[in-house]
Amino acid sequence: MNFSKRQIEIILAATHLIGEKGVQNLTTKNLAKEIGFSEPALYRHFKDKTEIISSVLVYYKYELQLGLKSVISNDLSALEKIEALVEFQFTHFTKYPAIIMVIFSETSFQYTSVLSNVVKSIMEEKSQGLVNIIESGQKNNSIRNDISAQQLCVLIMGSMRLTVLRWRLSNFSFNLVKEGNTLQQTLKLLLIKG
Amino acid sequence: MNFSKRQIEIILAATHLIGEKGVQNLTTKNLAKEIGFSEPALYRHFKDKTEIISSVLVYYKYELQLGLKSVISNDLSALEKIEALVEFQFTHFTKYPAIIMVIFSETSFQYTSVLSNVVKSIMEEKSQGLVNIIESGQKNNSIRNDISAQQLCVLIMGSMRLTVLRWRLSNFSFNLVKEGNTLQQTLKLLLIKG
DNA sequence: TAGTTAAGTTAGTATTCACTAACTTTGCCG
DNA sequence: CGGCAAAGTTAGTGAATACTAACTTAACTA
Repeated sequence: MNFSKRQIEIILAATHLIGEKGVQNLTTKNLAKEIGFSEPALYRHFKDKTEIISSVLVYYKYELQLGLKSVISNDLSALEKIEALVEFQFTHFTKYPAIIMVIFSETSFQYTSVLSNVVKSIMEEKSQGLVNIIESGQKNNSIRNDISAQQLCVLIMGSMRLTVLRWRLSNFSFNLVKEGNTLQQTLKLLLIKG
Repeated sequence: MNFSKRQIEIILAATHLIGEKGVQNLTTKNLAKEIGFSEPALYRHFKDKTEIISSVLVYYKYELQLGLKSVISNDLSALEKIEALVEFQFTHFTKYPAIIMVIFSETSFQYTSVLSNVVKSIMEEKSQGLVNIIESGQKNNSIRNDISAQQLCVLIMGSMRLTVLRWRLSNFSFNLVKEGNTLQQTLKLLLIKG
């Protein structure tokens, strides 16, 4: 939550390493080299490696929260909010591709409970926010009512995630923002009341 | 492709280990213990660990291919095929939950190119098959034409993946097949020509 | 100025990892 | 029966990993 300057430096370096070659690239040795000081110095700022990884997750949880809050202003309609949300995420990932590996590492943390709980809470918070937006759109009849907000949320988040994953696996070979715009058009057609 | 009896034993044991605690749980030590013989014996059947993992991937690639082929018979309509596909996947995962971690480990293999290529080809083949089904449905006007087959494919696969992931992260706490049926209803509503 | 503390250093440790060398057992085939 | 190859064993290796002990340095404060 309240990270020191040095802690944030370490978090950013860790993100960079994970983004480069996945979680298994985040070793204390690599991390120390990346920052430019010795391994033991890391332990002056974090208890252990698990605390480092969970800090990375928490850091981006708040980053994304802040970003989304500022993008989704209250004078927007539900559909516009969803549009803004998709747009923000995709430009954000394009700007900081290293974050993607952090976001997609949930399965890697499956059984170190401290970390998997952080991951779970990130996903839950995000989808709850989206569900709220959808529901408000359904109430004022701008979004279709024949499908539950929960299910529409699965469609939106699922297609976003898959698009980002494909971008990753293709080695960033296509324009994510452009692909995001196409997805936005698709989602709009799906969501509007026929 | 053509695995010996022992190789398949090893593949199944590896799957179990990955399913239990993720890819990082697949160590030669654990694998040997799981099968019941010594570590060096593994190397009588596989060149190295990478070959073991890639064999696991290839094995399930063909398993899924066979399963899907038998499920999607040719006298079905496009919508029925998609229905059968969703149904098959979700019951299959419920029966063999260990496979999920294998399927979701794509980011872990990102930078060991041999493995990431296998993963990529699995994803590509799958989505190409789905796109073909959708396109045939669009041709005979049973599936909406205002959204491209590619995009519809992203929606279907994305929402399926996300549903499975949530099931995983929730520690299998809900009924995946039931959730799959709900998703099927949703997809049907989305796909049919309004 | 003396004392304290935060933040860095070097050197090293125990553990785990994938993998190998060298030997033994087992089953088949002429 | 003899030979041989496939498939197992024990024992061990070097490399990497997360982390620690013990010491130094720099900055702040009483």
